Amino acid sequence: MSPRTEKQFERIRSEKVKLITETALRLFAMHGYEATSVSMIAGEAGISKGLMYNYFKSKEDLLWLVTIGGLHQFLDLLKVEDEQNIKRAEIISFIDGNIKALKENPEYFSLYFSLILQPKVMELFKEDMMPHFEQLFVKIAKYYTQKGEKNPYLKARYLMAVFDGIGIHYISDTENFPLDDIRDILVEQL
Amino acid sequence: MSPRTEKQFERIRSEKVKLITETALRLFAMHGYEATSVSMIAGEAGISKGLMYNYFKSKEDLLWLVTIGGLHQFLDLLKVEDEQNIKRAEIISFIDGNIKALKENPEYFSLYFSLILQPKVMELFKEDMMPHFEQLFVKIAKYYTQKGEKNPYLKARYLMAVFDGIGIHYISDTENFPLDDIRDILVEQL
Amino acid sequence: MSPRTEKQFERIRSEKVKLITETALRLFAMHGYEATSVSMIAGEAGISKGLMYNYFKSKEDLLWLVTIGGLHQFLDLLKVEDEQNIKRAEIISFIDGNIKALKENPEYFSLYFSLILQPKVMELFKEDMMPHFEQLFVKIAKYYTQKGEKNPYLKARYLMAVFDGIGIHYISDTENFPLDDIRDILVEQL
Amino acid sequence: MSPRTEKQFERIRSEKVKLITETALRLFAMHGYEATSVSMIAGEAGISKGLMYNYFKSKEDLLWLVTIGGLHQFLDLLKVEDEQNIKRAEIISFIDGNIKALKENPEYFSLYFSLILQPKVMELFKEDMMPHFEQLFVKIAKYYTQKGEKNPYLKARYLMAVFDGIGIHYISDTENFPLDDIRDILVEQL
DNA sequence: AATGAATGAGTCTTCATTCAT
DNA sequence: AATGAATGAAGACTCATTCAT
Repeated sequence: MSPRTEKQFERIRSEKVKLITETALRLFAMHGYEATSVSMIAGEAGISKGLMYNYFKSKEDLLWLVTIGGLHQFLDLLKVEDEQNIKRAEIISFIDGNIKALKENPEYFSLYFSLILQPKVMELFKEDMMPHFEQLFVKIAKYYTQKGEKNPYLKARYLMAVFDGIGIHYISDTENFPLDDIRDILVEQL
Repeated sequence: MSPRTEKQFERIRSEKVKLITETALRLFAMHGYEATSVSMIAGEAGISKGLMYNYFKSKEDLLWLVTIGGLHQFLDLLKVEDEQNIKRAEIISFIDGNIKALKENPEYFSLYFSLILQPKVMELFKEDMMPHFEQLFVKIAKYYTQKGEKNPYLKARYLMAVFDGIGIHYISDTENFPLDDIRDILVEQL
Repeated sequence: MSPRTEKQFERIRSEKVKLITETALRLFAMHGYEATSVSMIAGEAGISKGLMYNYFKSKEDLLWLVTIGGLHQFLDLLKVEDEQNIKRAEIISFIDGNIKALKENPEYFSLYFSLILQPKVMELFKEDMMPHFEQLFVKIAKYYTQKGEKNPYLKARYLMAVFDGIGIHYISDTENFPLDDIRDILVEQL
Repeated sequence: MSPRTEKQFERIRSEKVKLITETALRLFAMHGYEATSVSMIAGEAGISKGLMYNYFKSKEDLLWLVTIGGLHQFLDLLKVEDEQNIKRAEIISFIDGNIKALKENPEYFSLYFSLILQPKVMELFKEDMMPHFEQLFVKIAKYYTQKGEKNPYLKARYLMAVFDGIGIHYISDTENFPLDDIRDILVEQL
């Protein structure tokens, strides 16, 4: 019998990685990183504990992949055509993109928020995340500047804080939170 | 040596409880609940591990006391004289009270936020906390109603979300966050 | 009831340390360091695995104590009164001291020899041990120099090698090895 | 492609076995038996983990082959023409043969010595090795007898112990150990 | 009220070995 | 002959909790 082909192995691997990261994300979000054991993830994913380490070199590595790996897809929703002339529509599109992401991946955001608040965990991630946030912040501030806002940096900070506040409340009470209406209030302020 | 009076015992107890809960809060906030061991708390508080269990029946019990116990002091900042006529100054005073609390106890809020975001933990605490939040929410909504706001409940939800957003950002970046200026933006919206 | 006194705790501790190190030495020597698990040591000593870590911060720490801790008592058997005039009797006394130690602690030497040959383990210890050996070597070389030996350093190296060879053979076949007679051959060469 | 002949298969097999045992020896000697994983050996040899088990039925089996298999080539260096008249040159040739082997295969000897010193391992190997050593010992004793030595068995034991001592010291400090000069001292004693 | 020795279940991780292909 | 995914047992270590004193 001939051995499995390269391609077969690759498919197995990518399917398993997906299975594991998705399971991990769900459990991390539900119980927190520390309270989620590797055994739990393995059990939930229906594989052996040992196999986990065929795909991730450590629990921390898995956390990194689940969080940072996932982060990038949300962070770059703010696309601007011309840095010198950031349009209102672009900011709105960024907001709506995020709201859509929030609706589609509440678990991810739940994890993200709970992690951001554990200082020791944050240490690990700060380095990776900060530049993205920085960039985002600068663009929004620039928008307010162009709009003639008196204190653009302050407004930008406020907007981002509000954003996270909304995220948290939506996550904490998904069924009742009037996300779309709140979104309108937010947009009015731009 | 005369035997200590009932009262002296009581004082020793309450002082120790205070010492322990304060130490625990600090460490929980710094390292997270799971990553903080009972030994660490005992060591930091300068007492023995065994003695801890004289005051708290379990680590979880301690967490409960630290969080819920602490919560009450912040939740009742919104004092209104006449429910039928809530004044703007009262809401502002509530906001300022919270901002003051945030500045004075960033650790507490850090712990509080990180807990509130873990669904499993939330389940445990929801029952206790919800009534307080409910009450708060109702009062603010009433204020907006009196003000003739078109959608008072929405505005109340928005305000509370913004509040938490600000809290999180302040905690995450205490040194740079312009808390007082942001407070002014918030007040303008009332 | 009053808590145990300082002294009582101290006695418990020192007895346990002795029990553990002696058990560990025996098992390390019998199976080698890597092949001896902490569970084995705990089981053999009749205590729980967890308790081991009350006394040693790691398995490696335990190894260190067992080996280096024990080493010092053997290394300093070569006492010389006057460095400028090392007497034959002093060297003989050193040899006899070592032979006595070998007879009384075959396990220790067994461990010592098996460790010295595991490069990765050795790395850990080289630093600590080398100075002692160096010192020993220098004294013996000096003795040969004073005796007018043509090549004192070579003779010193030879003597030390022979010494270890004898040690190994004695350990490997304790019952049959004619240690005392071999000792005489050695002494003749001085 | 014509099917490979029986002979070609045979050659592939024996080449692979050689590759694996040599790699294993190197790694066992470098890190110790326990600390060397089958994966490491496979990786270093450039073959898959699974294939290893095509050639060796277990890791222990591999160790056996590496040590005992390798031992035989060194043990029979003492060739004598006439048992009744063992010549000094023959003993010297044996010594030189061993010294040459030591220089060429320090790794092998390192592994060998570290194993021989673990009683549990020794038990396993004793049976196989003892006859060879016995034989060696008898010949050397006979030589000393013919030389008129008073205590030939003692001298033989001494010689063999010295031999191993030199081996160990050479292995432990290959760069600095004056092997050739020491060899001369040894020969003088014959 | 107070101590810290002691336990045992649980944590992350490694690894020899097996198996489907 | 060859691959590497998969397993399960074991390893070192941690920690909430109990207990004798």
